[in-house]
Amino acid sequence: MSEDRRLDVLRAIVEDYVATKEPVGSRALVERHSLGVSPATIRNDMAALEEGGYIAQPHTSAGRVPTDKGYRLFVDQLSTVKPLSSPERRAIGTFLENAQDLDDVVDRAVRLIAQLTHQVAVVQYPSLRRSALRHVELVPVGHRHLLVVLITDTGRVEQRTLELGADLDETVVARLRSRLNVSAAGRRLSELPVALGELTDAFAPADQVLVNAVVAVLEETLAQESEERVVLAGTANLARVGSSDVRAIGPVLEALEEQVVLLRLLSEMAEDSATVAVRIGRETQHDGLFETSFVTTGYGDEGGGSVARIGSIGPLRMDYPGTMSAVRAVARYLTRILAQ
Amino acid sequence: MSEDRRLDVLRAIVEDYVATKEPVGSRALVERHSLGVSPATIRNDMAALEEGGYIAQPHTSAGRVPTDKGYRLFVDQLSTVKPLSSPERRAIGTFLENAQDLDDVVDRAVRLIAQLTHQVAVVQYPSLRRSALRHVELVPVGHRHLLVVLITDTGRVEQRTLELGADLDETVVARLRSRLNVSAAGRRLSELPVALGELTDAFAPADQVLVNAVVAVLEETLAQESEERVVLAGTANLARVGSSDVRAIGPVLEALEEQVVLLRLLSEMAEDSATVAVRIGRETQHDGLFETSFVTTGYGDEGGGSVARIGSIGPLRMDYPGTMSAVRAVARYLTRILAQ
DNA sequence: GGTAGCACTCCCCGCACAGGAGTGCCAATG
DNA sequence: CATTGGCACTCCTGTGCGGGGAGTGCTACC
Repeated sequence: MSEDRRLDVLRAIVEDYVATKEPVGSRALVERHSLGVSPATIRNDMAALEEGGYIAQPHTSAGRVPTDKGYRLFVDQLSTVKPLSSPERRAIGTFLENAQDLDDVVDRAVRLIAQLTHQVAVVQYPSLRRSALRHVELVPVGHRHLLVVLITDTGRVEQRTLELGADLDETVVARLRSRLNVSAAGRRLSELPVALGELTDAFAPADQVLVNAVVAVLEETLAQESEERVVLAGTANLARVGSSDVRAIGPVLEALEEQVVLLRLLSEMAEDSATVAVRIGRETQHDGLFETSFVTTGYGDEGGGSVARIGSIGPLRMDYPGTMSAVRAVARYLTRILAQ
Repeated sequence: MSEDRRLDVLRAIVEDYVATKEPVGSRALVERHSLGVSPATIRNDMAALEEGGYIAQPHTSAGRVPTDKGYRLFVDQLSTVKPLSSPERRAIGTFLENAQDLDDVVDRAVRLIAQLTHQVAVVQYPSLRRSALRHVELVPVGHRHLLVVLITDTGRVEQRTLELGADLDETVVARLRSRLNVSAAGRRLSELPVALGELTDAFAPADQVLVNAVVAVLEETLAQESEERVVLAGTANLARVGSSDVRAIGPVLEALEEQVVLLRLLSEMAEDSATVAVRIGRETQHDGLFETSFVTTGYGDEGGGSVARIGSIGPLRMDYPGTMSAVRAVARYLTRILAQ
């Protein structure tokens, strides 16, 4: 019993099952693939694969279906890259290039992935901590409130309102603003704390309350990993005809609305060594997503780690090669666009 | 045959159907409501109501179900306001008051509505055109790009990148910034064009290109009705067990992702005279939403029209009184919060 | 106008049954 | 020893049938 053929059989099962959405039997397999052996032989291989936990049967007299473990093996070793068609590549390029600002880029990217993969798309906004600061603006609001606006080199704009114990002094605010911009502009947000620490001394003791408050808000904003934002599109694809269990989409929608869940997954997947990371079924470690796979990759790498991630979420029974190459392609264009 | 009782019967049918999700028959009706007459009498009334198009039977020997027209009559004349429980009121207040900035307020509001109504919630960001300008900021980006940031009194921050034909002159930018803020601050965005028109003359002809470009961007941003943003929450509620047709949620999700559809509906409903506007089934004029009703109301009225709208989308067979009062309650708190 | 009675319609549910797909096992084969 | 054909077996799926029940419309009556 050749080991190679067994893997061929697994690959064939995954491909057929993804294509037909039906458990695949030994006869159908030899008909659709030129394996050069008889159904009986395939059955022996299947028994071995089932023994190994790579496939399973929904019920006794049914065909086989890949398990999480089977998909995992397929993704890691058996799938071949599926390049996008050249019209697709062109579409990605032109669609993204016409974007106006960061919001627009993100919006277009997420729609693009949803359309390419026919699944739910996720795009994470560029991380604050890994961006460089371009400008800080302080806007007085009434007498005792200050609006702090920060703008990053990825074009992200973040705002916070600050409530003060005392009335605002316009000239102090102006001085603080200019000093902030001198010492902060161009720095990575992670390096900021050092630069800001020295700032306080330059002000009169009476004004240090204000300065410290502003600095605190800045640092707090940048530290907040939870402040990461994700955008979704294509949730309607969950309800497409042919989805395994239409009833099962409720928990999935719930999980997707819980941004916490997505952010955890995204950050976990950032640790993966592979450029395109995949979480299959229960690997997501979330009850609502146990029949779901998640394909993500980073974008915006400027010689080092990436700035954030994009991805696509679909049924266990998804077109992994296609999804992976679509996600990777969009990430590449995105990286290029953000570098301007 | 009393006309009054016929309306009582319709009300009873709507209430029972909403509660049980099953077609309601004449016997069940007299048992659950003290109508003081026999089932046979009710049957006559039902025949009349069916004749009038207010109710229908799914099939010959089934109970009756309200039609769009029936729900409409119920909403307009038969429903009685259902006040929220006082714990609910308190929850709304405390939940909204703890919000940080505008994004946070909107996010909390939309989650709140989703939770109160167990349906899909929609919150529209404060309209740019109906807000007042608080501050304009110009941030040079590289040599030939200018980032224009505007901040409204509702706390909304909007940004645009401007590409210039010539290199930037810092001093001109600074002058333009201060003049813009002098002439623009505190004005309604709709009044701006006048104020901005005079601005150009104050600059040297060589600089007017820049000035005009910035003014153009501002006006364009404010004019763009399409720039309205809406936020959703609770889409998972669409898939709750008990939804009439789980298959029908696909089209609904599609419609919700098409922000255009939502924005059209919201702006149409802003014309309604009633404080809480309702669109029932086909009244939405959208194929995906024909089994869906939409309840909205404005918020942020500062002596005049409202700044934007919030609402809840659910099945035809929804608890209209409950939804209407929940939406209205959140709108009131929202208005109060925004007024700070 | 309201009511009781009654025949009628049609859905829904459980059940049995046939058809079919797929398997596992075994004995035979190169 | 891997491979193969044959065969009995399992179990899902679709279908037809019949009974029970809910609800209606109609008619005669108060």
